[in-house]
Amino acid sequence: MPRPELDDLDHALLGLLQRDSARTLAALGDQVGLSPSAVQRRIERFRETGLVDRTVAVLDAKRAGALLAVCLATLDRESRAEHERFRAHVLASPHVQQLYNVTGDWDYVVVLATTGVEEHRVVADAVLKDAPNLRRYSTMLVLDPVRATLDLPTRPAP
Amino acid sequence: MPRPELDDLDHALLGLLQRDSARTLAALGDQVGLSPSAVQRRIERFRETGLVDRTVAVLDAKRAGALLAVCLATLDRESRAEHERFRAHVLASPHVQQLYNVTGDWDYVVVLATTGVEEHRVVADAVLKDAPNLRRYSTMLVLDPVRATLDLPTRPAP
DNA sequence: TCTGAAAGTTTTCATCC
DNA sequence: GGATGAAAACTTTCAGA
Repeated sequence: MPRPELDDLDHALLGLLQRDSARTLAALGDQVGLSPSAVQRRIERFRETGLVDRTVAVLDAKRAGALLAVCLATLDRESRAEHERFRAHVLASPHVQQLYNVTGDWDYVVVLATTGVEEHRVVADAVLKDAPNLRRYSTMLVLDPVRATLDLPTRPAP
Repeated sequence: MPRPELDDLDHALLGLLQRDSARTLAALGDQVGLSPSAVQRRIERFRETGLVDRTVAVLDAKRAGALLAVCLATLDRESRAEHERFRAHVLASPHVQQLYNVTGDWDYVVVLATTGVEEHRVVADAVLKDAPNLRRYSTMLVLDPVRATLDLPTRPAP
């Protein structure tokens, strides 16, 4: 899949879509100065190339009564196969909201989403304590999810 | 805003909407066993109560060429006002994708999204190095965003 | 009060310019 | 990139449980 060339209008549209994708093609067109059909064609290209992966509803964590936890984990052996084994184990849980392989003292950042402390215990034990090839891990409970988005910049800020 | 009572169908709908909100009301209705209008009314209630905060397009971080970084930060003074000052400073940057106040040795987890290492340097300096009342911070660059969602459970897993 | 069905309106999609 | 007609979806209204 070739990397699509993005112009100013594409960047503007991607910014709008990341903040609110429920707008109509006409409304988006008004914002960036394009006809609805032109907007539609660009969005379709975003999806075809995989740049836009999906469209989702974002719940309010507080109203949903959810408990988030940011966990840090380091593996014992560092081989490719061991990493794969660890990832497969962690990804098997639907409570794993985010999983990042990172640089530094820790190998992975794992964000867990549960319905409360009781469930967190059970899930954290299953996902991390029982994980294969784990050397050590640490858990930080989220007291306040001040901001939670998946927004990405598509070009350097001016 | 009173907490809405959610039944099994609501939980099912919320799960579907968090994974893919681009489906039609008819398709959603087929999945859970409701008419399109009934589905619509429930979704409208989700929005009115604020349980569903917004609908967004999720970009593929690799294809977007984005660089993520997970930073940990600890404040110097722990007063409410100092927390507010720190948060306001951090939230002012659009590159702050996520910000969590957490328990443990660190006060905050900050996820930064930039277009590459050059921009990351600039942004990390502006957001964290120059942050008011910061005692210390640490940065982990994301080598691989294995999973990135905002999915939340709405009820305990069986 | 909530659900389901039907009519009216808007949006989206495909084709052509 | 824009414009048009056709198809689909959404919104509103109303009747029934």
